Amino acid sequence: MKDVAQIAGVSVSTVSRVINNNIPVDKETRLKVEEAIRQLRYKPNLLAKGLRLRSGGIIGLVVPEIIHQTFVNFIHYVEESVVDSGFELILGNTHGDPEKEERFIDSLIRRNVDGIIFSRVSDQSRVLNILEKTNIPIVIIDRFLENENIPSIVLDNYKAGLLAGQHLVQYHHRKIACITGPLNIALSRERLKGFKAALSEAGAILPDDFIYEGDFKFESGLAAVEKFLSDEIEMTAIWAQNDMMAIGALKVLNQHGIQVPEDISLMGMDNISSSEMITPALTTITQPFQEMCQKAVNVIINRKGKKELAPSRIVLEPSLIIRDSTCPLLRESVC
Amino acid sequence: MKDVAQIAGVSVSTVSRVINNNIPVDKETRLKVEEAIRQLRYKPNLLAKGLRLRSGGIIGLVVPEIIHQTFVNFIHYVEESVVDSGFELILGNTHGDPEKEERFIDSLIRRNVDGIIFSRVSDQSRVLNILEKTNIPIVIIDRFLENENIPSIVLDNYKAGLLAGQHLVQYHHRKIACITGPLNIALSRERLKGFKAALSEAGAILPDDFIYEGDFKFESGLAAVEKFLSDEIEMTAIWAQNDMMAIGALKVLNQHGIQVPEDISLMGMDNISSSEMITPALTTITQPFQEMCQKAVNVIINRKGKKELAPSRIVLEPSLIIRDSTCPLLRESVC
DNA sequence: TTGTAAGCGTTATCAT
DNA sequence: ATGATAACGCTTACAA
Repeated sequence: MKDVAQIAGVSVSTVSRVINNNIPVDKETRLKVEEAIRQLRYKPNLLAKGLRLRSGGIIGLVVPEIIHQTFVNFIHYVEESVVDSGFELILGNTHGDPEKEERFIDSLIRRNVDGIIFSRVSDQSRVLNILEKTNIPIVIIDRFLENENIPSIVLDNYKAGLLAGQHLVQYHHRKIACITGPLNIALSRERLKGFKAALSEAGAILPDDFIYEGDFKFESGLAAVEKFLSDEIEMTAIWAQNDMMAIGALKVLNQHGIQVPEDISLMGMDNISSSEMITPALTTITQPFQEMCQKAVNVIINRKGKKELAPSRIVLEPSLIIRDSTCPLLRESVC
Repeated sequence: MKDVAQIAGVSVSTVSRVINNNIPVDKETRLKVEEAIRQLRYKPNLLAKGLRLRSGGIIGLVVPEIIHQTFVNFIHYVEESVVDSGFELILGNTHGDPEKEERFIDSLIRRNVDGIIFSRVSDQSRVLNILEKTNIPIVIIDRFLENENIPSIVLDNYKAGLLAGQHLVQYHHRKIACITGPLNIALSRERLKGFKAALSEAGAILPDDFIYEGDFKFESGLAAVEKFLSDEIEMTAIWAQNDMMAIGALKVLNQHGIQVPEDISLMGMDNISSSEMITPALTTITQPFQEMCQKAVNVIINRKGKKELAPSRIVLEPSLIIRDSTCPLLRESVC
């Protein structure tokens, strides 16, 4: 920068003004400076700028896992929004470990990040307390926090369950099994609640042995159906609370020669890419990932500078995608 | 830092020495300083450090795409290695656009990054030239560059083709179709070359109409089989150069009532997670992603500081995973 | 409109 | 072993 100033025959402050062009600079001097910049291939250093401005030009994204479609979606769309807003993205994988969470957050703070987006903070983590002391904008995505006054972006999971239930009920199913996520996670409970509501609205009930508590992984989809079958549960449809488990369920149904959707209708949730690639393509519930991520970044950018955080909870809507894995239940059981 | 020094009754330089503990400090002073640090909850600022040291503590990862299993693997394992080595990861998605590549690289440079890992630079990009002028360690992953003396980590794609071919040949297949990636990409050509070599070793040939040039996407798997079938190609096996296309192929085969593997054996490559979830589980070729990423980070760390880059090409080996989608071809055509 | 100079928070050199 | 100080490269009062 000094060199640029020298060559252009001006002072460094003028160079700075040209670069940031927030303060009026004479046209001619500007041209001289720009020429010098080109000539020297000068690139302003971002660390120096960040140090001075107390703003690193960086947004941190914290995920508990990377190889998992949901988080891949977050990474993808958050990166997009972050870059669109002129920042860069630092990515950290915590493996759900509070200690790693803390270490990562710590270094983000020390980098003067402009904001932090968390997806699924672990409950035991102290990071939120740590962060409340700083005034770094922060937003939680995809995770409902009871008592925190921290902005968050969540899906209406009750609605998701409702949509799933309504779809199956509308197809005349009454004996429906459900494979849930871990029930100590609020989102699984919400989905289940909505699902039950849809059934009971149609006069159907969901007995306990029609519910299998999975963990959102493929294997628990397998296990769920094994269990249903060995218990001789008579069901005409299954809803798995995510596609991964639905795909597991499908695998076991196939193995037992049970046709989907002819014998049993099956639906999932998330609309992961495999869900439309498998046969039959999966009926599913989709989440507005892109919108969630954009809002998350916006919350951060809007809150920048403002001392007081206006804690907000933005709730977004899921929607139904009907494909080939569900079909109306007929007397003749023909699709 | 000044505050810490004040409270501990020492100078800032001493505080610095305590923190970095590279230079001997009296035990007692050290304790005093550490106490002061705790008391003030002092966290050294990484931007200032990076500015001073010309080393941002950051490694950049450049990918052309995020929602794609291969790059998800890279992101996952690179993040892991980067963090293990005490750095942080900045992630940039270029969408294969040379201009975005350039912008991203530019800001990495301006952040004094300690290294850059590229997966699949676009050929037209000028970034490599730009980077050659700096002495930022850089390594290319998963992409063979002809004339560059830049370190790279690649898979032995010829070997991958060979393995695929040998497996099918060993199962007595002779009429085998192949769905390739874009043939303007070296890696697709290498795979094809290896594949052909395996076939011809067994006295089989691969006629041109048994080859379909895809683009590694699901849809091109669909299109390929449609083409084969409408051309009435008589094949007993298909190799798709990645799992995505194999899954597409499977879908169309299913739609036409063709059983895999009873009627046609099918194999893919990459070992993406869906490949073992679908029915039948896909026989595939797997890449040592974790090792590739670790090596990439190591190359960067080893090269740091050294002026002269020792251009290296590290070649890693693929391996075969036999699952349910391929079976030996028998006279009776029973599996 | 432009220049001067202080300061952002470190580390490294040089004395002591 | 420790302290004073310059420097890293930028922005921004303040002065001119």
